[in-house]
Amino acid sequence: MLTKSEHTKQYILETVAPIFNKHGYAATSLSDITSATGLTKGAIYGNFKNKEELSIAAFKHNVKKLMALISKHIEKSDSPIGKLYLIADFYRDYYSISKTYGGCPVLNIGVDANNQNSELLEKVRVVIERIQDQVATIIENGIEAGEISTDINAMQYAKRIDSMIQGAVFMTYTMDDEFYMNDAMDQIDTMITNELKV
Amino acid sequence: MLTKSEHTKQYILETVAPIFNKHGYAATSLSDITSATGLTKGAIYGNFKNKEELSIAAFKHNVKKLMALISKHIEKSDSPIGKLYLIADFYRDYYSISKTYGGCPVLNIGVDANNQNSELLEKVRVVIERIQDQVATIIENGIEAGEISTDINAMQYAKRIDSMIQGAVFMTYTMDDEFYMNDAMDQIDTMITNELKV
DNA sequence: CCAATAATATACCGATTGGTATATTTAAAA
DNA sequence: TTTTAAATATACCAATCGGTATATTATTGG
Repeated sequence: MLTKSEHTKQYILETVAPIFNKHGYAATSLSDITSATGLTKGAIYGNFKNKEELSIAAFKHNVKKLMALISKHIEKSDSPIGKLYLIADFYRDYYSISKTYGGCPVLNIGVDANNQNSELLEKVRVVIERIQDQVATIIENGIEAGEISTDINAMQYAKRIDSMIQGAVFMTYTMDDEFYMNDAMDQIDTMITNELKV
Repeated sequence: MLTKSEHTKQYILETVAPIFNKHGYAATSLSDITSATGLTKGAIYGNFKNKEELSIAAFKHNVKKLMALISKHIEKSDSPIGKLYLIADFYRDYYSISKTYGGCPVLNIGVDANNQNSELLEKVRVVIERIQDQVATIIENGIEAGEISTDINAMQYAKRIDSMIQGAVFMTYTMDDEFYMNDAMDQIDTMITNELKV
């Protein structure tokens, strides 16, 4: 059973994570946090050391939630190549999904933390590396399974796919237009079919 | 001849534009501005209505400078297809170039303004549309000149190229790794050669 | 050189910032 | 039910926020 403060901590995180994601570290004030949660500074500082620690926890919270969704989504196929198609398929709905969490945490906090908060930036980098490692592993599994050409550089393609996705996320959010997301996923589908598949 | 205040206005813009670009609107304080310029609030508010107007002017200033550089770069070729290759060529050096201005204003202010400052966001959108129109026009000129296939959707490719570039800019900055930029430009080169060229 | 005006500096405003020490309340153990 | 400890609220801190009214200093036209 969770203690009272563990419940509060979870509640604070869930409430505050979208705010940090939307506004960034500096533009999220303690009063934003207290008014959104309905709690006082006493409750906030009783559960988190300071604003920075809270912002890091909030970022991790958002990433965890979104990673769980994509992980679950790609379980729908057992084959590596099927999982790759499912990644693209997942991101076709990413705009509406990620809006729930205040946007894409990697993009938002990545840009926000650059030149501002090196600790937060480091967390973003770790997440990006983890995502790319997972995609690269799927590609490598595909090579071992004979589904993907042996001359494919797994990490290169993982980075390329990641970069295309992030570009599409940025454009979709900034222009409020899902064309970018859908077009990029079409491109990735084509890439899987024409370049990766044996 | 420029008046004294016109000189000051230019000086303020040049000094402040990289700061707004790096830190965003909310995280740039008036004291950041006065200490960077060595001027007082009197001088700032004598030349700009308020912080928002200054941030918009700073964004436009950065965009103008960078657009001038790319415009000049693509003048090196007269043919539309040559200009397309030169766009990719320009962005290969974009990391070091844009660092001078505090990063990519479209990416930084686009993310910063979203959910924060609708006026600034609108300016970003206008810039993105202008960039895409210019690329689309080059592609259309290429079609008319018989260099590019007639069945190419110019605006679709302009958006696709833009999205890939923005993704590469984000990844390059966040990971401090130019691989993303170079790989994306390789991709765009390939795209021009294999898909656009007749 | 002087007067008018433009440009900048100074001093101040109320509001808000992140953070803390302490008081109060709530929950858990005996 | 009472005691103890955990959790939260309250009240406060100095510093800083964006902005403004006014004083001072430069500049320019006559």
